Amino acid sequence: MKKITICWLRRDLRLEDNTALNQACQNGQNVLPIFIFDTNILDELEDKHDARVTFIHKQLKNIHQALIKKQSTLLVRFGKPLDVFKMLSEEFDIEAVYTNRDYEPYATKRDKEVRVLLEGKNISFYDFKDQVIFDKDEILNKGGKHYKVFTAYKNDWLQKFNESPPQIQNADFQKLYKTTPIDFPELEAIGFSPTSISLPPLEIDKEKIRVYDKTRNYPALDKTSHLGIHLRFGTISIRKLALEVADLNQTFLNELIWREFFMMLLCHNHRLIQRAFKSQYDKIPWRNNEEEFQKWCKGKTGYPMVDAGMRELNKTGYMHNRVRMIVASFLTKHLLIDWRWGEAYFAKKLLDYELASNNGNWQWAAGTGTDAQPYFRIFNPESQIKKFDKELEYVKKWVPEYGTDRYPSPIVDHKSARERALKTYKSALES
DNA sequence: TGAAATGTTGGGGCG
DNA sequence: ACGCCCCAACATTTC
Repeated sequence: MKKITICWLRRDLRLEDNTALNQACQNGQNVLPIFIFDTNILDELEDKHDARVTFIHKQLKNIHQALIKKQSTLLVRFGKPLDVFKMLSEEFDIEAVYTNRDYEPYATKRDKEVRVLLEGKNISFYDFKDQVIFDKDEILNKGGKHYKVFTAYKNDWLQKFNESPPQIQNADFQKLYKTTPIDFPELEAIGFSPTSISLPPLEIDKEKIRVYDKTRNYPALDKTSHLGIHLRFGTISIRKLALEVADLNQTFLNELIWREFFMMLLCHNHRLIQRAFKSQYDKIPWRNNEEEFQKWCKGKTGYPMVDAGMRELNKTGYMHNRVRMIVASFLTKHLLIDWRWGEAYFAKKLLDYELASNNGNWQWAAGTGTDAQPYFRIFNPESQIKKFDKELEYVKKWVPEYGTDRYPSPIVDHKSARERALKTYKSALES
């Protein structure tokens, strides 16, 4: 039996500039890329048409075909990773497993178990930084602690980025395991069906990024990058993206830094998934009215900007960033519903769902996060229209019945809801 | 990357 | 010419 080196793909679904693959090809022989449809994750998905699964499947197919052209293959398995690796270790003579680090709590635990299993069988397990430019301990303040304020973190990040820009590198594909193609499973074989939702193409539109700071706040223009899902599943290299945009638009680069800031915070403190960054905010007595929550989910609050956003999300798996802030402010402040409810709904619906960013941004909206700005930040859904959708273009696109008698009246009055939120936060924080 | 309330200033209309 | 009021525009404070 030939000795092989496995490169385990997870959230790095590309062959270009992939650190684990580069390392595997550099240090190993007969490199076989594999992907495991992890039933621990898939079983949690309610929707068997989940677009994210289609996205992954589609990308894997591309990778498989590219590998076939190199006389190799992608090996796709289905099951619990531990079981899969047990089986693989019997099927193959495995020298080592290379993979890129995934920082989420489930992934960390899974990888630890896989490592123990493999090392027990004398198989080395190597993991690499790939998903971020800087790992959690690479950007630290003068006291050697991790930053808790974005601006300070960003300045440090930028300085280090400019001092030693990341390198783009491709693997030596000659080292791939040469084989006839191994059958590639269809979506149905893993219990899913293709989505009808359209998936954003992978392209870096330089002109769009160059004017990002001027256009990004107008949802009708739809001038955000839609690259979130590609970052989520690693179909784009963060190094390549950051290098390309660095000179084009600082505001856009900042968004990438926010991503790493939230990942870094969560890495240092897994508690943030369930708890407010500022613990006194866990005292807020959320109203958590189930009926109002349902109206928010469905886009039937009677506030056109909120409803437009939620309907866009429900229909497309995407919501414009400006509108995400508005609906989040509305849920937490106007309705006084726990930010974790909103976070969970976004997690279910967003194609570009990313635990750290979702959590960080929801905490930002709820006022419980790292941001110094306190809870007073309450968006006025009406004036947000005046500022960012004056012609009602975005609103009308998603809420065509707006202005007719079929459109519901507001479920809460803005002025009194605002005052209620202020009062509730104030007394919770004083207690 | 908030909005409302309150304060300040200055120009114009008008007696 | 002057004081007064009104109000818009802007600045600051407060929630």
